[in-house]
Amino acid sequence: MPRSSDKRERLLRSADQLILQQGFKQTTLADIAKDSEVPLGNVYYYFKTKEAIGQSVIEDRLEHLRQLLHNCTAEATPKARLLAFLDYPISIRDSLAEHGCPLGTLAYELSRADSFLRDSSRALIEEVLNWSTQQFEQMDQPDAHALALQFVSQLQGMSLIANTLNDDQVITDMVEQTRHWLNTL
Amino acid sequence: MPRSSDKRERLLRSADQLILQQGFKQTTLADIAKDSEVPLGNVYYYFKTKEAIGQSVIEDRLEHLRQLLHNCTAEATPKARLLAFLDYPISIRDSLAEHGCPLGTLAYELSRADSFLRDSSRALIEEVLNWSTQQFEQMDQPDAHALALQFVSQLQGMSLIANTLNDDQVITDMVEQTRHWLNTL
DNA sequence: GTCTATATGTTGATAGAC
DNA sequence: GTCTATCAACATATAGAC
Repeated sequence: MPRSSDKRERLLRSADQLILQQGFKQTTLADIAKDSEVPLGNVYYYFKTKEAIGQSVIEDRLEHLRQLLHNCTAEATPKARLLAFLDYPISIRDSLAEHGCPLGTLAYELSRADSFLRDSSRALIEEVLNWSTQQFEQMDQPDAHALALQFVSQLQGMSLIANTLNDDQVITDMVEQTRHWLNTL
Repeated sequence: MPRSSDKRERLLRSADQLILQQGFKQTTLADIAKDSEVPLGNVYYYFKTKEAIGQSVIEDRLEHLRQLLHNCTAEATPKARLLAFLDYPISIRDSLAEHGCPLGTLAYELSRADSFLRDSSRALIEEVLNWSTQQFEQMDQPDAHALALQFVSQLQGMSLIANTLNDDQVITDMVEQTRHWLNTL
């Protein structure tokens, strides 16, 4: 009796991890099949194309991001919410230094890809930008959009540099500076 | 009589442009050969491998960067030098929005590549960081390294966001904010 | 639903004539 | 030095038995 197995989820988990480590283009279906212990030919029962896997990975990351932002929104003040968000890069600083930001690496790679994945990955960055803008607006900042741009730029820039230098101290230092910056507003 | 033709330089120029537009992995030797109007098989007379082309492109970008930093260093004060450097992202903001930063895209892509190109591209980011640190030191800033990290993060982050959103206004806005930040130091 | 075998296309790289 | 033809490896995707 055909039942929904866990293979689809295993494939997605492997794909998510491998794409973080190697990038989308560099990650082959054979890599994903091997890591998730699903035969190569069977992958196509769960995903029509490689792009479909990428699409699902992006959707998963978007869902995870929304959950994170939702949790941060539980804080009492908008400033506390932004500060709470900064706990996340600290908690995954090892991964950020080793593989880069799971949003930024995807967005940067796929921004020049000729695929609908470009628009999907763009939504990841927009989600953070929009949420941040809301927080700055609620702080009665006249130029909330510009501040949100600065906030997210700091985070994306530090991830790129930390990854390039393979140094998680960059994360620690930059988050501390961003915290200080927020507290001066 | 065999003379050194301009084919090598044509190849490098095409490679540089295509790698900026598409990334290193995505750019094929056939792409480069076609764009530079050099037959595919002839490419290997000038470059032993594809990696060798990448290496030369990185070296060219490093040389170009050093020249830019050298020009900025002509300014009278360290603050003026940092402000002068900010003129460059403004001058190429269209390209930054369309293709991303020629240093950051390369460093981010190759940081996870299993190749000596990883170290070469890392040097691009280190060059900017070291120069920036020097300027902040000469401004008698106690934590010049942290400020340089913040400075370069802003620039790399804005390029990633501008490219993702395909919006050069991000460059204009963020550079303006960074100028203001420098003037408050 | 599952899996082996394989088709089909692309890419980095080489052989060898000129 | 130059260029055509082609190899060998790899990648996405499909066919078809079970």
